[in-house]
Amino acid sequence: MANVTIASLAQQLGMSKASVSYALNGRSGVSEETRAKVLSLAAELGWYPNSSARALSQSRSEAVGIVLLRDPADVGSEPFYMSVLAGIEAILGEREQNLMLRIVAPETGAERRDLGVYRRWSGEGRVDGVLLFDECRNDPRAPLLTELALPCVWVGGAHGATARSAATSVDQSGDALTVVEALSERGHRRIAYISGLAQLEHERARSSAVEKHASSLGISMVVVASDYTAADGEMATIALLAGLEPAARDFPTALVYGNDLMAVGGLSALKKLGLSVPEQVSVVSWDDSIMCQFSSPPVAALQRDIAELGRQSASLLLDIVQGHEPHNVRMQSAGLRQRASLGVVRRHPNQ
Amino acid sequence: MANVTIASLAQQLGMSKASVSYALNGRSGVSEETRAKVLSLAAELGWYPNSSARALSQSRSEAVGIVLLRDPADVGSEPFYMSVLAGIEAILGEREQNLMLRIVAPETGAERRDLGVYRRWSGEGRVDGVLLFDECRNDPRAPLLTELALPCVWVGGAHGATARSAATSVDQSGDALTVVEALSERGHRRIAYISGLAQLEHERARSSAVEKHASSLGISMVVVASDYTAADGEMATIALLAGLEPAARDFPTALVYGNDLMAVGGLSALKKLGLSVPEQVSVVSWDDSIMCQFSSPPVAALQRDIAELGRQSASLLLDIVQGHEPHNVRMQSAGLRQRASLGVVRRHPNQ
DNA sequence: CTGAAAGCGCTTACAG
DNA sequence: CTGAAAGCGCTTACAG
Repeated sequence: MANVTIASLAQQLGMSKASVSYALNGRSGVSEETRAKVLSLAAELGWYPNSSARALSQSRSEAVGIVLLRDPADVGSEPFYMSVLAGIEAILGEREQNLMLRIVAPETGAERRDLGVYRRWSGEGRVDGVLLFDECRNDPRAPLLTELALPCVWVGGAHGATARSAATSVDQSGDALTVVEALSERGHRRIAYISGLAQLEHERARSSAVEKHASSLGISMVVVASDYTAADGEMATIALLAGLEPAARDFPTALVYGNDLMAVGGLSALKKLGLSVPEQVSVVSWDDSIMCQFSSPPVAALQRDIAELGRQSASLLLDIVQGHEPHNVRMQSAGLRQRASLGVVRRHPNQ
Repeated sequence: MANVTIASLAQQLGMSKASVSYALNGRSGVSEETRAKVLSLAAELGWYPNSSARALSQSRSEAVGIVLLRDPADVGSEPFYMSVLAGIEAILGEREQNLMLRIVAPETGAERRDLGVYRRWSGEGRVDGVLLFDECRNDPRAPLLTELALPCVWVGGAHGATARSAATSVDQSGDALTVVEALSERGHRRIAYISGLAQLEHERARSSAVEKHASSLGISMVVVASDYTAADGEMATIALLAGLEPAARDFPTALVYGNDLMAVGGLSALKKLGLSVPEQVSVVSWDDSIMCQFSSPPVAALQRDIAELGRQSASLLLDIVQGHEPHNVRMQSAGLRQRASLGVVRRHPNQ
């Protein structure tokens, strides 16, 4: 009736708890014969190590944490998070680690509400490390996690490795080049980048990378800040193009969106503005997803391997937790998935 | 340097550990003066209860678990899961409980791989209860969780309450009626329901509810099984309509899809078949999401409150964990969000 | 190769 | 109202 524990196994086998523990953990100190007996009884009785007891004596929780600072109403519509979680989970599952997830709404104005969660998790010893998303300029999490000495990995971040932290950095420049070259080859000479939240490090990196490659290819560009939602992507697009004549020199013939949601919002805006895609405007998304595939027209997108980003990040974090020297990991740059939204510019007579 | 514990607080205050513990946990047995002193020092030193120690002595992990049995490659594209997780998290956060998440790919053929996770979590004492998704016919989790005596809630399930389990049941019949009436009012007399995975309990309930209401309103219907993916929703639609003449009597003038992904897949199929929406075929989705809003045309959908389903489920589970009598909770039926995909049937001369 | 013992940080009867 | 003690289930030096 009572739960099966190491003590109960030891008693039934007439041995000490220590020997049973050694046998169960595959450590030296017991004969192979003894070990086999222990393992067989444990399997028979369905023994599992009590995770709290083990965590208490080892100061290891065997769990890593993720705090998503995102409006719960929005988070459902962003394929990115679930995809990266799936990748993370694949590694954690393999290595018998667990994922602790928290979703908190961003406080309007006040201090970020996620910070308290890291503090608490660390204080409670509930996680061995955390995966960090959406690194921003002067991110308050960086000093906090250093103070807490909690291992962490900046997923897709630009942060340098420290004693207990590292980053999986995405090749923003390579990705930007892929996009800009594709546009250049198709005759685009003026483009717009509709970015996600401007305070995010990776958006700054992308904007400047797009700018750099565009200018070196003789393409002029404009950057507009949006917020990764479809609704705002739509509004930003309308604001950008309102009042511009498609035939004008400064009319952007291609719109590059920071994610799939803004891209579909953009398509909707273009429809309302009576602009045809790709005949008058081409559209490219930085993230691919089902939305890009099934929108009309389907949207060309960078084929970033989001699940792989999750896998690499989780793997890196577990290494740091286990005491390995932190080192940043660079993700490969992505190819472009061509779809109907990306077209060739027809030269205007006046050019 | 060392971590701040109850023992260290007691020492600094010159009191026993027991008194400190009572003070910290708001229990009787200490004077208010003592309590205030303890609390103030604890706050100053940043004390947090070690979760493992607390869990070990209380046999409570303060965490609930979710196992998603889903292909990791697909899970990112399903807004449903992230939305329900956000709702669940809102309650867990309020009540200082934690969420343990695992995503496992369905084994092809062999035993379901999620079962071992429940076994392990239970044996390790890692979670106090679990939330179950996608209840299917003769679900093997039901006997397993009873055997483990692990509290659980069937999210959107039809399962009856037992000693340690309950369900948040969705009013499938009410939802079906909403859809069917909307179609009936618009003159539809033959419809098709493209369902999700046929082995799921809630899909069986929906199909039969749609059938019941349709027949009582003099509408004939056909059910086609798909699998919740956009790709298969597209294929199923093509298979359903291939060879049918739009003017024929048995041509369904409305297609109802079991979720948003299949609905956008369906739109894509209709475009390929050269059928216009809503002039020739109306489309309705059982789940609403950004995809329905931004597809073209936008897709009418049931406005089910998925986050609320998550909130109710989490709340119910926590009640059961705390020893309350399990009782099923019925979710309200949803209204229909009218959008351009839902149109009126023009009577054919031959009818 | 094995056993007796201390310790991880908490909670909780039980005496005073 | 407070303190000394046992216990939750594990791990890990330390003796034998």
